[in-house]
Amino acid sequence: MSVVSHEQLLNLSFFANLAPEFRAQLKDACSEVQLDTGHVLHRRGDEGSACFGIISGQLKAFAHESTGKEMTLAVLNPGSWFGEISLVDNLPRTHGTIATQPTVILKMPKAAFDLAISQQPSIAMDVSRHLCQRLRLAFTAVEESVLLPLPQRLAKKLLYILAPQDNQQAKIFTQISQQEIAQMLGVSRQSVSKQLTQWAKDGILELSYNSFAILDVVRIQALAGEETVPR
Amino acid sequence: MSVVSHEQLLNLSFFANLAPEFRAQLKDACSEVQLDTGHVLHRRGDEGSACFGIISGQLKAFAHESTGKEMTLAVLNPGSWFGEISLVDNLPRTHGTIATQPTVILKMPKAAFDLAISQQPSIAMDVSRHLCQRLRLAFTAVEESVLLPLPQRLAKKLLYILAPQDNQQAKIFTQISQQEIAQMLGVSRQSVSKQLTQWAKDGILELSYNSFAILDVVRIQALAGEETVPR
DNA sequence: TTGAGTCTGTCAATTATTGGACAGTCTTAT
DNA sequence: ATAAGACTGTCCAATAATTGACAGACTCAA
Repeated sequence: MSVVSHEQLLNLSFFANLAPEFRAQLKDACSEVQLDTGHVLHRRGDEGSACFGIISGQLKAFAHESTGKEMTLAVLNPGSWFGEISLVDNLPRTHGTIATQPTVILKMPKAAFDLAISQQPSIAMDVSRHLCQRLRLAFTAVEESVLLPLPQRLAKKLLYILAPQDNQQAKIFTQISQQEIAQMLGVSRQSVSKQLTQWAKDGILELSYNSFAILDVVRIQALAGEETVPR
Repeated sequence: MSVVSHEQLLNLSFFANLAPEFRAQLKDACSEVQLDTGHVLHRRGDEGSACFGIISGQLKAFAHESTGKEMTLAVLNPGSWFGEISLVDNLPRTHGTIATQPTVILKMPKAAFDLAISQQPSIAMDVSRHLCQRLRLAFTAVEESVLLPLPQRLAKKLLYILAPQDNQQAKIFTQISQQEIAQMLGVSRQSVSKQLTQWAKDGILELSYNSFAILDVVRIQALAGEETVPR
């Protein structure tokens, strides 16, 4: 799912069940926006005047700390919608988002979002379901960060990073830096490097510049342990 | 807010805007349930067949780990509703809940919840707002646990624990064990004890058996630092 | 092709946190 | 009144994780 059309996007997540007569109108209210790598779409605390669907490219949601430490909350790929929380509760953005590649998004203004829901109130239930999915992920993150040791969290994250891959190749490579992985977990790069190279020595992983591959999925799954919050 | 009536409860959170003609019916579908201290209302993974509002007493939401480590996700007081996530997405319970005191709850069966929403679909939007509130709290928890050092998280938690107090007494006492605080943060009891006694020596807190009081709110606020996710 | 910038592996020193242990204090139920 | 159980402060040894540093490998653009 490397590029998604406007139509596909509007069929995903909260507007999957929108009636056709409202859909055209909604589509017209949306506009395409191009983002260069490194472009900050919005920051924590900004007013939320729209939500966004990703057509191509990638963004990540991040949080700063006063100390300068930064954390990556989520990596957002084509087909996902985000930014709807502020539209629902009219409060400021919870996170910043930044394009990690040249990216094209579909921007849905708050007015269009609100109109669609008032036209077909059943959509609000789909929004709720979407929010529940987020909540379960957030709960997982809270517990894992607190209850699980780093190696286990790291194993889970590697599996998570590779999960969105559509085709199971013999070897599943992914382009990502160890720095990036460390920021997702909120730990130091060195800690990640140490564990990954250990696993590489054990023959579980293969590491190279800016990428890794899992050689022994079963062993990584064992290291990751079971699910925490049910999904 | 130590005891809440059925009527008050149904006026809170997601059903605040429910039309009177549906309200009576909803109320009739609910039933009161008494829980002894230590009673487990449900566990993670259970099917979710109802949601609950607290009339009096207290429950806490918890998560286990295979290692035996346990974490307290939230403390639920009279007036709050919980357990609605499984009703919205039809997936298993995300957490267990247990009564920490003799407690009375109002049980709303899934059928009644679903009926109310189908009768007045605009309620779904109120559910969404409720879920957003949860999400913001969950985001805060994720970030704080990862980005902030223990003393700062502890300071925040102390303020949070005392926040629900209605009246600002000269001294605000709260009944809670250090073990309990430790489990909320996911750290060891000893670490909490060490920091608290240090603050007590500094004249910021007053500690006694099973309770604490903040003597110098301003200093604790300074130690806690700023907000993370906007609310 | 060269240089700037990024990514990786590694090390040592330091700090934070855990977990076990234990004595003393407090509470509650019998 | 007493015993059982819970809570607290403290100490110590062991472990985990951070920070700073640096050299070598890799990439990309000028």
